[in-house]
Amino acid sequence: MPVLSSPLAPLLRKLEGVTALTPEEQTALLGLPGIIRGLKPRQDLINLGHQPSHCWLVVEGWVHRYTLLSEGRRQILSFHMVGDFADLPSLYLPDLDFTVGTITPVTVVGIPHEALRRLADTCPKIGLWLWKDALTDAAMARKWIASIGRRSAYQRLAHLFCEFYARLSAVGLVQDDRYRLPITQVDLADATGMTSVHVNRTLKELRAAKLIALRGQELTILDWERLVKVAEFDSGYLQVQKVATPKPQIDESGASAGAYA
Amino acid sequence: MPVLSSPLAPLLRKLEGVTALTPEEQTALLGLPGIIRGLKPRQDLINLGHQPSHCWLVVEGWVHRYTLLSEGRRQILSFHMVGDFADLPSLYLPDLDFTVGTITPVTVVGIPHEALRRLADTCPKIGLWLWKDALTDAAMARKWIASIGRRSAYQRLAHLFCEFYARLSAVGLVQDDRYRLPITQVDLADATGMTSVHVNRTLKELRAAKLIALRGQELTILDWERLVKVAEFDSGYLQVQKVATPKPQIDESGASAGAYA
DNA sequence: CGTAATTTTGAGTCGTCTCAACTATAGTGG
DNA sequence: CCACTATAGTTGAGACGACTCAAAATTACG
Repeated sequence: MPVLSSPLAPLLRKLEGVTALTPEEQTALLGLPGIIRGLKPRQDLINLGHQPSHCWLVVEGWVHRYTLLSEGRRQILSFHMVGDFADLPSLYLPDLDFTVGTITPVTVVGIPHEALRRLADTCPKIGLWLWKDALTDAAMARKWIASIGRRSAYQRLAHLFCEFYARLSAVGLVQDDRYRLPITQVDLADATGMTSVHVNRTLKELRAAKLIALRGQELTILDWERLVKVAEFDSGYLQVQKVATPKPQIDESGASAGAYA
Repeated sequence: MPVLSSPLAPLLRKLEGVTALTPEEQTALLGLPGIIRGLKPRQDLINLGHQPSHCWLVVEGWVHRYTLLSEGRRQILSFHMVGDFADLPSLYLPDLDFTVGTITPVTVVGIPHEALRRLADTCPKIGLWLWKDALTDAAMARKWIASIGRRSAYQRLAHLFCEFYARLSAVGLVQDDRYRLPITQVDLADATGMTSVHVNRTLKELRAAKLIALRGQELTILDWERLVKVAEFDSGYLQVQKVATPKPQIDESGASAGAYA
């Protein structure tokens, strides 16, 4: 299965979750040129203001977008995992309004803008999907605005965990209502507009309420129904269908295929 | 000048601020079918969850996107004025994650999705511009996240006034560092994630600091430099070039042209 | 096994909220 | 045109959520 061992496999899989692709379209997609990069945790991938020439697709690990304000204040703007473009806006906007950094060790593929644009033009289905992906990204940002603006700390964290659950489900990264949450409480704080101290206390409340369990980097949803209610979560905006059962693991550790270095 | 009296004139003007259009492209754009609607203040234009078949372009007045949470909490997600699409996401996303409502009396043009999509496909320049518009919209949302998440109430309002200034400048709605701000303090509160009471007190501080003047619905920037510094505002993300001098008013009150009812 | 990073807890403070009243402004009909 | 009413803005006082500072406990890591 050389196709599935391509670094673009996550992209293909995500796309096929939404539309069926013809063999030609699949080939075109997997034929995209690109460079693979491995990054250590807590490294910047793209710097603010830079004019990237590639779009970076996350193949493995977590990355996040953030901005820095004065006095060391940081605001995380989004998290991205397998199959997400970290900087799709760069495809059509000259300069970025955020920085992209890794959370965990990460594998990304850089796809040249021209190649991606050409594919979008050539293959309407993929062009349309890119549009949708960008718009979904914006919808998530809106949810964050509502969260930070009008939800309590308790609700905010609940909502974030719901979002993670839904998104990770869609890429098969949830098993038995449990997923790996590789971010620190400082990250949670900078994502939700709170203090790490207060995140800590609020997590304690969420645990006490038996909504979640969180040990090490493993988060377990103990009561999805109630968590959703607390968070006022509605997954509609994510444009994903929940993948309930974990997928059998596909070996991707083999040699990469195609034009990859 | 029948072209400028078309309800699509604001769109054309906005587009031409970014790229030069050939006469054919201009004709294609102004030839878009559409329905004009006039709305009273505080009316909903598109309801959450609905599946609109048109994209609504603001011709005159202010509209806003918002969501409602439990207990009557409201979060405003964005404001839109002349030349903005209020619901561009609906063009490619089946259902909307927000409600669009008017602030002032408003004139909008509804452009059928098929027609707009066809134009985007036919005319790459316009297709590209739509992309950019959607991405800029998302960039604004990110700025709001950073604002609400990490800026003080004082900074948040300052930032919002900077954003309005830059955006209204670009469409010629700023004169002598002064613009019409037709929103209430409750709106400001729901946009910035605060309370109208606290908005009131913070406005007082901004006035006391001689950064702005705000009487009735007219906002005057008294010290742009300092306001920008306070807000940590950087207009880059808006993708607009500041229009310093007010444009001569173009008469648009005449009969509408083209396929409009 | 030692060191750094992260999480957890305590105590006091501050920003923002709540509740409540009062004032000003704008719109409406007699 | 003015009284009437609704809406928006302003102010006060007390309460609460979230912050700050600081230190201890725990976990991860080389």
